[in-house]
Amino acid sequence: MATDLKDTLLLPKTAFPMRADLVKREPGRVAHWEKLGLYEKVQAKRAGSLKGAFVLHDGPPFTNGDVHIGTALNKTLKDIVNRYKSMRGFRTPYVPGWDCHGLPIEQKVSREIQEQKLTLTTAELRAKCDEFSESWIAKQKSQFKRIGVLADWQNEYKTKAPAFEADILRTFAAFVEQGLVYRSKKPVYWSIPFETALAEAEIEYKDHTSVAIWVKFLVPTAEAAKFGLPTDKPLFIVIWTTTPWTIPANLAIALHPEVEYAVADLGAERIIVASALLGSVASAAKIEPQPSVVQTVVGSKLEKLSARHPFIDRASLVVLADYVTTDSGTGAVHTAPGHGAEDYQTGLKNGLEVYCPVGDDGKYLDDGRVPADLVGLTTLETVEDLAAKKPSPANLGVLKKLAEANALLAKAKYQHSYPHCWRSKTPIIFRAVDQWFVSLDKAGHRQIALNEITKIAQNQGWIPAWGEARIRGAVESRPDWCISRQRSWGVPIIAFYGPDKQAYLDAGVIRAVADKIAGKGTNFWYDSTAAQILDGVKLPAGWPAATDLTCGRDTLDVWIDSGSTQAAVLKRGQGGTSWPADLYLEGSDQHRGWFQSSLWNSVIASGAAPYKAVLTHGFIVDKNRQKISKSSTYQKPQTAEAYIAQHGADVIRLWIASQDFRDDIPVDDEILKNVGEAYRLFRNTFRFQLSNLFDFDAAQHAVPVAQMDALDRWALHQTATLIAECTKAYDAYEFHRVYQLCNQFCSVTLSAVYHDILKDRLYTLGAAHPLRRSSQTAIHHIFNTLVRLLAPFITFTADEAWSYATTGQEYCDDSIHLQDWPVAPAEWLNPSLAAEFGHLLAVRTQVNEAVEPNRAAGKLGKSLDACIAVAGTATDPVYQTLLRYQNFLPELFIVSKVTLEESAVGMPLRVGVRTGAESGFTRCPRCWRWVPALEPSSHGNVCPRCVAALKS
RNA sequence: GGGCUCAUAGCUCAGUUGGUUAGAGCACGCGCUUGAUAAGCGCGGGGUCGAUGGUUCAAGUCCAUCUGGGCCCA
Repeated sequence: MATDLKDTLLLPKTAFPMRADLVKREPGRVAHWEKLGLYEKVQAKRAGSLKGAFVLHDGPPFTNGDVHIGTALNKTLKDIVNRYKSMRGFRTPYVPGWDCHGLPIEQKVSREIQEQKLTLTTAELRAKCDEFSESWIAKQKSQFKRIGVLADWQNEYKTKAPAFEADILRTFAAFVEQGLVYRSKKPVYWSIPFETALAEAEIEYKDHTSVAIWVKFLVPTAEAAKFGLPTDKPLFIVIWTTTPWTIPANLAIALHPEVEYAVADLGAERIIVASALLGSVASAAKIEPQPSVVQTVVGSKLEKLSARHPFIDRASLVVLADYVTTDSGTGAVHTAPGHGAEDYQTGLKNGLEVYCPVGDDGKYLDDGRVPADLVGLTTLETVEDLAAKKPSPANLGVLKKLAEANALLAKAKYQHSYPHCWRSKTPIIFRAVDQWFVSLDKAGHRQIALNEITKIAQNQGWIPAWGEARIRGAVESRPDWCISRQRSWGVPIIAFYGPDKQAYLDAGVIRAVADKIAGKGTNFWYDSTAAQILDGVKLPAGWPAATDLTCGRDTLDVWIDSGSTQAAVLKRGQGGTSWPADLYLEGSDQHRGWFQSSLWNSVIASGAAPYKAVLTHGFIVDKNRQKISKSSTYQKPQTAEAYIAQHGADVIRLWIASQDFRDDIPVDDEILKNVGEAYRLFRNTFRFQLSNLFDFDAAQHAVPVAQMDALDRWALHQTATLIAECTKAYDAYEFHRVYQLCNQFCSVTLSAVYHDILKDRLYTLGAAHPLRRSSQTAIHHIFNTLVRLLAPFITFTADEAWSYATTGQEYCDDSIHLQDWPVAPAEWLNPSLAAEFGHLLAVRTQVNEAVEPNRAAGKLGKSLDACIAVAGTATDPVYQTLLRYQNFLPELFIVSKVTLEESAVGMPLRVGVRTGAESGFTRCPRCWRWVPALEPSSHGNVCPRCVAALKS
């Protein structure tokens, strides 16, 4: 009998599975979308959009490994934006890119080659790098697709593609044309055995025993007098260094502006060192007793004092620098702008020459300035020297010169960590070599860039707003841009060298060569002679004959590559894009990186910023908000694949959406577990709705809003509000708000209230009962709203649910991602009804609270077993609302009966509970409500309402 | 060391121009249901709003300092 009755109910039915099985099922949908040409379909659908295009320009990931979870985060955010904008009606061309050139790839390939003991030409090495990069492009592409990224993979851009490389060179030509490119020296790490510049990553720090020396620099009497220093005895500033070989390149002595310096008396002479270090200097020089201090002076007072080099006839200028410390040494820092990064900066600031008297082979040059007895001595310490702890010939030579000049106050062995060449294992030297620079101020580009930053800010284009300060700081403080690298895997700088080693650079020539490279690729540069390269190119006046030229071997800084994407992709309208982009979206490290390089390139070449808005996200951290690399608990690989394999792409995407990504983004099992719960909530919500629409055809059964039941109209009002709030949040890129809003909507508005109340109607009324059809209409609308609101996040599940909703099948051609953003008809909004429901739901909470003790006491189980009496005062608006909705209250509270009683003025609303049995009622075996009496039906005795339902 | 930035329940997030006992979802605990069932419902516990000091009749909200994270520099 009971099962028989159950069969008369309209219980939910759907093929949409409760279990997501994302890991297993998602790849099928990726393949389905691919087969469908979903990206192209989406583009075609918006082709003639009145709203126009929304161009999100993709920052290219580096192609040297699996997609990291952080990269997946970035790409997913972009995908969410694109899918949202597309549903809003924008055409959203999305051309993905790959950053291919650069040291990490070259280094990895070089190491492999070295392990295999191969010797390759530059062109061969470059071919291997190309292959390496290409293999990762293929892998990353499938990994991006796996996480649901929809993109124009047919039109992807690669910075290593010949056409792209040609555009990089054309950008470079624009720099040259404007006269911004100049040649100057800059210190680099230098491997003497390989006669090559090294990158930070090619350096290994090892213990090294150096010779530390304390060197006296004479302060001429006239200078002493000028700076108010005592003149009655010879006076010296004492510096300290662990690289004696750099003394011939000394041009300055740096003091800290705020540190106090002492003029100390040694008897026959006086020295100047930081007061705090006088004791340690004296003990190093074995001076006893402690020298007396004649005078003290703060560093800033000695600026521009002109001391003398100990053995070369020239000045060594006192300059000021904040990095000077009194931790060790003398507080007076030997400064050789050609041999140190800080020295170089200080040199630039003070107009010093970037002087480097050391050649490619590590030997002192005969430049007419290096003393004859030092010329030819090498700064190299061979592996054998290192084993014997023997200083380099250059170091020994300098020590001798200093001793002869009586300038060596003291010397000592000094053990410290020192950079070594990873291949030759010998200490590197820091050495200035010729580089190409771009002047950022010569033609006022810095000011233009800053103005563009301001303009973007005025349009609220920096998101979050503090991005403006970051990029402004980077642009303001950026020195002239050093664009040359002594590398192989990059775009060659199209410069030629004459027999006299003079460099020749010309915009027209670069463009002509770029045209050739567009067809032949940059290996052309490495495979050919200058004469071949310049064949047919008209050389500018004053150039030597092509046959007398050789090709430069420097490559362009990879930031020129990436900064050129806006020109190579957007300016060319690749894949339907356009310049400037509506949005750049990258991690906040790119304010100084890609956002800046793109801005400079674009400002120099086109006079304006390449983007209208720049959105940034933070970095992934662990549960303790520490960067993951620091985390000891996270040893598992941080690849997107690993995460997807465990949770599925939709859960990972939902996690990304759930986080306020402007800040750091924590990830750990608990967080993902929570997101998994939310995912299930969304999925079950879809499933409940779908399953209760099994016999509903909107075209046939939909009820006009005006005729809908109050509860359903309330639900539509809530839905309209949800649309408005979610849309606002999406527009502000605050996806986590959408997540929270939808989460609460599903769990509270729907699950705990609306859906729970609806079950009785949907299951027990006749199929075509107006109330049931009213509710189904609402559910239909709500589903269609919710599935769209969530489609950008859980792309797979939304498409799946949509497919079941529209076709009853797992897959369909008219994907959710081809649908429009939901718009709530004006009639959905019903604030007065919402206010009334505010009252009703507050009482509902009170009812629940009152029912609970009865449940605990075992008097009843489900709320339907209860009959409720509510007592309120006639003047109470809440009570008045109850009166208006009296007939609806049992349904709303999910109880069997509600009686209203008027109580005395001033009394709070009270709720009384009795069980159905206590009320003398009988339980209907079909709908489980307690009613005064049952009536006979085809299926035995049931309540009158069920009798009617069974007849229908 | 410098620039920018973040800090509210176990987790993810709300908290309008400073104004009643700081909210939500999840998680947790205790029940109910078995007609969304590897589901659903109800009730409940839980926060000195990073710390300290200040402004104010009133501070999570304003100011200062500090602590601890993050990104970028040095």
